[in-house]
Amino acid sequence: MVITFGLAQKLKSAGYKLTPSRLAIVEVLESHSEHLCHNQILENGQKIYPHLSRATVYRTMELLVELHLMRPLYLNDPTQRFVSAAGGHHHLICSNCGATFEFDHCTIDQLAFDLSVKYHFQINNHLLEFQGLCEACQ
Amino acid sequence: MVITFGLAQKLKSAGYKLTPSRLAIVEVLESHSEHLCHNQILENGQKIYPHLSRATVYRTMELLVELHLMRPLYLNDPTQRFVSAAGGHHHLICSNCGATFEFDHCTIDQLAFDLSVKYHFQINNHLLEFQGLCEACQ
DNA sequence: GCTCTAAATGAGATTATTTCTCAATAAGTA
DNA sequence: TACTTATTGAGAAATAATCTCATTTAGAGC
Repeated sequence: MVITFGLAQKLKSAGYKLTPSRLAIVEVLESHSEHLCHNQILENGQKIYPHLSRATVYRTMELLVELHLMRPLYLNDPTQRFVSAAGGHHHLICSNCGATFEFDHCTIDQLAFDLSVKYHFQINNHLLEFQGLCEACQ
Repeated sequence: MVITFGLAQKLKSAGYKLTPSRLAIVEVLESHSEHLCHNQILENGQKIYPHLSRATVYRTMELLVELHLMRPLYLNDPTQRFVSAAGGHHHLICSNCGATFEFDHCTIDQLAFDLSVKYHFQINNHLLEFQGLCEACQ
């Protein structure tokens, strides 16, 4: 049910305590494939651990971003959302209805390599978003 | 000096009035290649038109996004920024210092085409961000 | 150029979001 | 089990975003 990608272990091995708040947040992140915003993380986290506070959600997300475990992201509204920082992210975003599709086929590894050489930049992950119109909105 | 990409004309032909506020905002957007946030647009816009108000900046940016002339974007902090929606955007973002580099070499047109066929999605533009470490931070 | 009208504006109020503070709590170590 | 220090919750404070409404003005028509 929960597709863990090991955030808890990574927090722990980075020297952070595994508190109920953090475990609740991590469980929410790992059990939702959508791109969650702070509010959604708080609301879902409180289902697991009712005492969870907003401040802790902000603090924990800040921590996870700092550790490069999650990354912030905009979709079609001005709300900050989060996705796993592991691997690349690939979205098709409809400019009209805001629908977001993910695709896994991604062939930019060669480009990544070329850029890393050209700019002496160590590339760890990427975000590729195509914007346009989905079938329904065309 | 000003590399116009014709925002004013596009606003006009979409039926919107060309007010001093809007012209100031558009001039700021067209003369800065960086990714500006609301505050920066306001401050720079007030140098051109001192009466420019914050509300008008928010309203105008919302309008430009709605018309798909600009697009909102996150970089390394929680501030909403804007880039031209025309063409693709390509960034190398350093996870450590937040430095952002742009690159123009972009070879994902074939991928875009494949995806448009596979998902019946009409692709208008794209955003490609690589995250990692810049030379100085490695 | 002048008049008219609806769109647009500015200023500040309101609301929402994010960050901060600090006393209380509890995770993990010994 | 006790201790230490990181972490927390609750609300205050700060910041950001939105809304309201009286006033102004761009642009169309004359």
